[in-house]
Amino acid sequence: MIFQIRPDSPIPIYEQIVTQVTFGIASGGLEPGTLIPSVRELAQTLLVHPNTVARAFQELERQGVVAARRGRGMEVTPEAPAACQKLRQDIVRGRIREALREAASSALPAEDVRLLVEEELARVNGQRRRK
Amino acid sequence: MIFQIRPDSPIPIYEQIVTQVTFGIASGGLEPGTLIPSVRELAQTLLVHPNTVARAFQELERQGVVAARRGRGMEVTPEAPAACQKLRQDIVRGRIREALREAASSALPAEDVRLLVEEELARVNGQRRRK
Amino acid sequence: MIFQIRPDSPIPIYEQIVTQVTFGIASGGLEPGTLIPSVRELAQTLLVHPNTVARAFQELERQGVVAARRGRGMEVTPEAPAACQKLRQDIVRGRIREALREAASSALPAEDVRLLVEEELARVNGQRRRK
Amino acid sequence: MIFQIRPDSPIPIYEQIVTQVTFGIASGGLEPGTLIPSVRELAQTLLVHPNTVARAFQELERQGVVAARRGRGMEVTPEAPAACQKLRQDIVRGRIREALREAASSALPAEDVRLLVEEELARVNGQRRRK
DNA sequence: GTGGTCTAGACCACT
DNA sequence: GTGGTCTAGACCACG
Repeated sequence: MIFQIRPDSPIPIYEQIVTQVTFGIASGGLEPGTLIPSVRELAQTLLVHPNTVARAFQELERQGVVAARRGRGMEVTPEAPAACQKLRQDIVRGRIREALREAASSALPAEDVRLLVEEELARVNGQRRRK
Repeated sequence: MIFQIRPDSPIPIYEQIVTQVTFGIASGGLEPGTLIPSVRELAQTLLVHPNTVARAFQELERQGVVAARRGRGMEVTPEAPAACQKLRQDIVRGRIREALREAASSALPAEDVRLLVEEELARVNGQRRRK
Repeated sequence: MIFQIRPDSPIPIYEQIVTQVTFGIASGGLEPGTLIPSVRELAQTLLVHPNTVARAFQELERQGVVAARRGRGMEVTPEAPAACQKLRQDIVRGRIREALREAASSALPAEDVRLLVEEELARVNGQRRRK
Repeated sequence: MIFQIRPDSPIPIYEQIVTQVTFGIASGGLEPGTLIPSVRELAQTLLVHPNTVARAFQELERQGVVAARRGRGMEVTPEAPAACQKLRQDIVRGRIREALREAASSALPAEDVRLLVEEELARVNGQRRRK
């Protein structure tokens, strides 16, 4: 898993970690039983304060997608993939919904909104291919 | 102009006011030379503290879309409509872009993303018609 | 007397009127016994709210440089020229002092400050001749 | 950095803080990468309310000379010194220009103005040495 | 009536 | 600890 942390995003770092782990599990990149990196290790690779990583893990544990294995570390739970796939869809849908709701409230003509959406959709897919 | 404030949104209230006024000017609801509602008046209708409205107005003034007329109120500037139309498009596009970027990073298949977008687009347009 | 009102200056309009009248008297443009324009008249020529002119006159009266003459208007007092010349020097000196004090606190090298002063002095004198 | 706040100046306190920080960066007293004093700390030393300091910092952030580091404080940006040096000169020049413009409009003879300027220049430099 | 500034103090999220 | 937002209410200058 490669994490992309954007420290200056308005989205808190711990939350970025949470969603990226969630996405990682949902897409099968992290399988049940896998030990995820330790707080210290991840903090070092992401250049982030350990407390921040710890908070993200705490949140993930609360959601039941990872569980502490005494003396070994934190492990992806068996129920995680199903849960994360649902979470992922909820998160993505929620963000899209919010964006489009705002677009509607802006009184921009519907066709203009659609145009913007198509442009950005193409843009994102273009980047995806390039990667 | 009808303003919709959501006090529990993660977006600060003063910022919501800023974008709504911007949208109002962009859509022609507020014309140059018009005095926008006074701080106290708007505070009362939105049920927020006058300071919060004042902060939004300061931001709008800084952007040059309204100008304080001492002792009278705040006036929409002549350049405001053009600026706000550009701002509106930037804001809406930015939010859509962020949502789709996250969708892409979620490793959701592109067709699933498009499906979600279509669903939400239909949903929003439905609401619009119903109003 | 020609008044230059700058409505968007940070200096209040009524104060602009006060200092301009003061300067007018100091320079001999307005002599003792002269009737100054009525509130209404001046408000109209300056495109300013009558209240604002009234407040300026009130201030001038308080300073004793003009006095109400029942049924006729407001008149420049005999003591005014001397007082205004002193006032004028105090005002100008005060402003210069403030500007230079700030320059000093900025840690700009003294020679740079002097250079700026010379440039602006030349600039102002240039404009003066052109008028 | 030593800040001098004059609570009774017509210039708002938050603005005094902004210009003093700007001057501090321009003169090299605050270097890029440095954390500036925290809101609470500065509020305590200046004997003003934290909100007032926060407002100044927001303004500085908007100008791009400092950047918030979440949970740590506010950092001087790499571009700040150049920007602040330009700002400083603009501020000082602007104030001098205003003072001299008023002097010119006062119809004080040019030589009298120059005399005042020299007196005040000497005065300020005298104080500077004494410090 | 208008906007602008300031103090006061609460609450929150982040590190 | 850090900054950010908000409510509350005072006071001021201006028109």
